Amino acid sequence: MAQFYDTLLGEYIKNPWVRWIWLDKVALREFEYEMQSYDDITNKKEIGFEEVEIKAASIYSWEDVYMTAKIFKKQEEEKVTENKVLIEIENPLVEVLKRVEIDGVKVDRDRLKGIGMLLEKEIDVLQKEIIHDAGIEFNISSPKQVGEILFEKLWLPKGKKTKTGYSVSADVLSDLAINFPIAQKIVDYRHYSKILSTYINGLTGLLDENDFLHTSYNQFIAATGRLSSTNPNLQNIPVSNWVAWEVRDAFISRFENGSIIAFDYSQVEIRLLALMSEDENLIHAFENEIDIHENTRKLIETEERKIAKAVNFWVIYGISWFGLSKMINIPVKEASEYINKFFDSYPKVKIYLENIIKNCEEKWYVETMFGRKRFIKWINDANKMIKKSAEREAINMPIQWSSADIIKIAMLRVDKLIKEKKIHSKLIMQVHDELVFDVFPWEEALLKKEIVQIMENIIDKKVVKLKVDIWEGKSWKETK
DNA sequence: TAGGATTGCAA
DNA sequence: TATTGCAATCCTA
Repeated sequence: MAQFYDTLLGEYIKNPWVRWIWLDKVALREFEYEMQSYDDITNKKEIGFEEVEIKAASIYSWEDVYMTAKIFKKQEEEKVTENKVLIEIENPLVEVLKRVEIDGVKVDRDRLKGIGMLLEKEIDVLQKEIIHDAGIEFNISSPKQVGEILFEKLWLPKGKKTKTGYSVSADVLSDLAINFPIAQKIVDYRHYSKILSTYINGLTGLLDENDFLHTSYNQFIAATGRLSSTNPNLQNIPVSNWVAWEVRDAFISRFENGSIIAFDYSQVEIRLLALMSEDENLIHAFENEIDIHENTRKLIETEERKIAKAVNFWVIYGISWFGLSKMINIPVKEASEYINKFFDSYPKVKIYLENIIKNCEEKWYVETMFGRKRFIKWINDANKMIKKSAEREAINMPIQWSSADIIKIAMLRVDKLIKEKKIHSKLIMQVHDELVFDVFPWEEALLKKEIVQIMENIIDKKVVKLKVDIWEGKSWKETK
């Protein structure tokens, strides 16, 4: 008997793509029972539960417990309670995530403040210049007004359109920036504003009294098995420019003389593809530590690494040819030629993918290496476009879900290690293929050895080894 | 005030 | 016809 079981996660295992798996929705769907909302029992007054009238409160509480029990019974009948992934991964992970959330991440509040002041100055200067260049006062944060100014007052050449008017995204503006400095200034203004509002003010507002951030990890949101993070979202902290670096530099150790160490799975999805397809050329590249994008670049006969990278990712993300061609700015025909060359280069990948689709057409579902199933009801659709999209989903699913499971298992084992060896260092973040630790002085060497050992050995197949890169420093800044 | 639309940040 | 997320901001309903 399991110690801990979560019916919500049970519903997620059944239907990871269904958004409505909250208790009241499931009660309605499965038992046609309409549960009372909190608004119902408070008559929409903003009061605490202790102030709710006792009878209403008891019925409300009874519903929660009773419906949960009913759902549990149903899951027992459906054998969801025997689902390996649920019992061995998702349920135990709850406890680990709880620990990570409560422990939090230490942030240098003054550092954030400093960057904020710097940004405010930059924004102020840019704002004045933009208004001056435009010759009229307007709100630069309003896409609508920016569009009107650029295309109806200054008559800049029009680019893409959106549902409601002109697109003024960074894409469009960057094209204009070559000839019109105001466009570049708006791009910069937006960039700095974004960092200031979301990452400086946003994060500062969520710091606790000891300057720690406590995110919430959501285990049942993403249709790909990944975690997501809210309040704040710690999985989209900027990384790729100087301002971003400054923000990451504010993520520091809670320990005196402590450090931050990040462990990154290196190209985990392509490695999984190699592993699952058993393609000799792909395996050979990994075995000999040949740069995989470089390998593909040579094989598909292009000069551009960018194209090779996109083609490699094509499989992982399930992008359409059209999407690929747009991503790297080449004609669809050319994109499809590259994909053909990709398949010629890695023949077993082609066979593997064809088999996934064939299997899915027969069984209506795909399965991952850890036994998760996903039903794909459009896989035999008569509409070609819908079928193609279903096929991409089928191809993509085993890779994405397996990689999500691998890091979840790693987290469970890391947690066990930390408890068993009474390690002071803490797991503080999970960013999809990366685990970040706040490391207690003198534990660096032990931790590096043990964590890499754990992460690289989640799966015992020997054809391709998982590889983990280590980054360490005084802050999160040095970890990329 | 709620929610859609746009934009942009990550893997 | 473009993978998965979250959030700030503007703006209409």
